[in-house]
Amino acid sequence: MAGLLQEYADLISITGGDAYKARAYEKAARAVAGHYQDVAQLDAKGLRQIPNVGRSIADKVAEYLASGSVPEIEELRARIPAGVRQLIAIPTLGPKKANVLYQELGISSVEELVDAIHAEKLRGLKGFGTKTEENILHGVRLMQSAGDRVLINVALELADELVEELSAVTGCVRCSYAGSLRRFRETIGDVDLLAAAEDPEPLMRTVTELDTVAEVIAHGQKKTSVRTRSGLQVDVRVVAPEAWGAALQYFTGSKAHNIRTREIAVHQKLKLSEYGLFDVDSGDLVVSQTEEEVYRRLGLPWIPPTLREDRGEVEAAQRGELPDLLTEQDIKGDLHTHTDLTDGVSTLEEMVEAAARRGYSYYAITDHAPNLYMQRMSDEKMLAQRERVREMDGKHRRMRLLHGTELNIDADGEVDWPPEFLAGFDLCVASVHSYFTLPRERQTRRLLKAIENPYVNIIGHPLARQIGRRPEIDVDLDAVFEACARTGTALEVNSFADRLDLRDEHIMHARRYGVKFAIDSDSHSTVHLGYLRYGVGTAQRGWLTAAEVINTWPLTKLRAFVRAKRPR
DNA sequence: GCCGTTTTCGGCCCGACTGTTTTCAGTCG
Repeated sequence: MAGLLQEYADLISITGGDAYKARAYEKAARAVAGHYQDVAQLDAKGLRQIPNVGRSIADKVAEYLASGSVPEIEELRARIPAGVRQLIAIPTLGPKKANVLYQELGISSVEELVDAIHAEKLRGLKGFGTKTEENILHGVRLMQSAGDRVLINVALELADELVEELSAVTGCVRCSYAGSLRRFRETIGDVDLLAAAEDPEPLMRTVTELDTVAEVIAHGQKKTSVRTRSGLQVDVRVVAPEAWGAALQYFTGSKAHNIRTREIAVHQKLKLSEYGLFDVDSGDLVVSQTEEEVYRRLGLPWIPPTLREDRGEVEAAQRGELPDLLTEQDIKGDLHTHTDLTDGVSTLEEMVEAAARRGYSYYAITDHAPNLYMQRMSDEKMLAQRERVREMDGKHRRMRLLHGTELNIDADGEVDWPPEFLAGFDLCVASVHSYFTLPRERQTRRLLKAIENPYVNIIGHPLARQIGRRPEIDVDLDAVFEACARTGTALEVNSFADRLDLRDEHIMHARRYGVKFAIDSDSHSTVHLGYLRYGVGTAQRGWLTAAEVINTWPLTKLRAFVRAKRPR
């Protein structure tokens, strides 16, 4: 539903419609996406209860739910090819330029645009210079660096649904996702599902009949590949129940990890395949039922999927030195969240309620500070929010509330408020929201300045990337990690699926300096609180243990961490 | 198109940067 509203907003912008109308649809899209109820279960009246959804949008949503289409949207779709809308996904290219390209040159796909630039067809077009061409080509390269891969949340939500549907099929003994999804890679090329059944036929047939299937790529007895309507490929493999462990190990990968484990097998005169671990001489099956058995027979402890990248996990396993990875259950609270006081869509009360339901023992509200001008924060508003937080604190017996803020690191590393004001917060996150392209030396100096600030406890989304849209900022990572370890400043693992920042390699790098981390959701809505699973997955890929993550600590220890950095 | 009221219209996120332009439009956060 949110996607449809956003599409309509884009189409309004591209066709030069009322900018405020477009913005109204964008706001509604965000509100719907972040709404705590299942929108499909609401009638027009219920829909109007959602903030920023009025009569007109509620009616359109209701109509869509009833009939599957909305005439106004269909009309704009007929005028603007879908490819034109893809153009505005290119960084630096917005609706106005996209419309010029379509109207003047008939360009309606990213591919056509790139061709047109190379053929110099944009020359002489008003508002398009050589630098614009360069920027567009650079933007396209950025987008394509993610390839045809999708963000992990998109793949995982689909996989969860499919696993549920397939598990219900008669004869299905087990079903699970495998592949890069099970390893929690940040982007996913295709969804690999594994099922166990004596008779694979009902499962294979069901796969081809799923609602979401747009195309059947391959359909066999043991394996079926389909493409969903959203364009994602799903491979489903069925094995006999007794081969479950070996198959899951095989299909989880990574390829490099599997090569290592098969080598180990070979050295022991064994052969490892998706059907089991076999004795080479006799051909007899040794083990196959569980992953644990397979690893154990190879002389290894079970290796968590998030480590299976051949990045030292096999050696660590052989030495008995695998890290005791943190899990979502270790997280005692979220330390970076927003409310509708700034750009969130849920109220303070809703956020706190939702956090309490997750069983947290503490929870920090960290709305944006004033220097991010679009958020219109003020000292008064922040202090008034603090009053409310203090009043609410204690109403949830098992969850304490912390009042913090997300500061804005300016080009010189300064933050929004003077020390006297910062001292009033329970903790502060500080993040880069601008000046992404400073030269390395200045970028590093800027970040170090913020890290040295005695009131900055967490650096939020430290490298400020957005997957497929914006590259990481260029900084001296060693200098940053050293400073964080020395000053007692945590680095965030931001759990938003298009950020996942720090990412796995940098986490591995940083922890060698003894850096502490905070795994936060950066929630702008109650539904975002659950995104924490992506941050936890990323943290596991970075080999993090609970001891290194400040929001697994008891509150007293967390408070001591904040206090230790502040002047006495 | 939504919202709030100084209610049935008028304001809506503000500022900066970039590139293309001669004074500003488009894009972004």
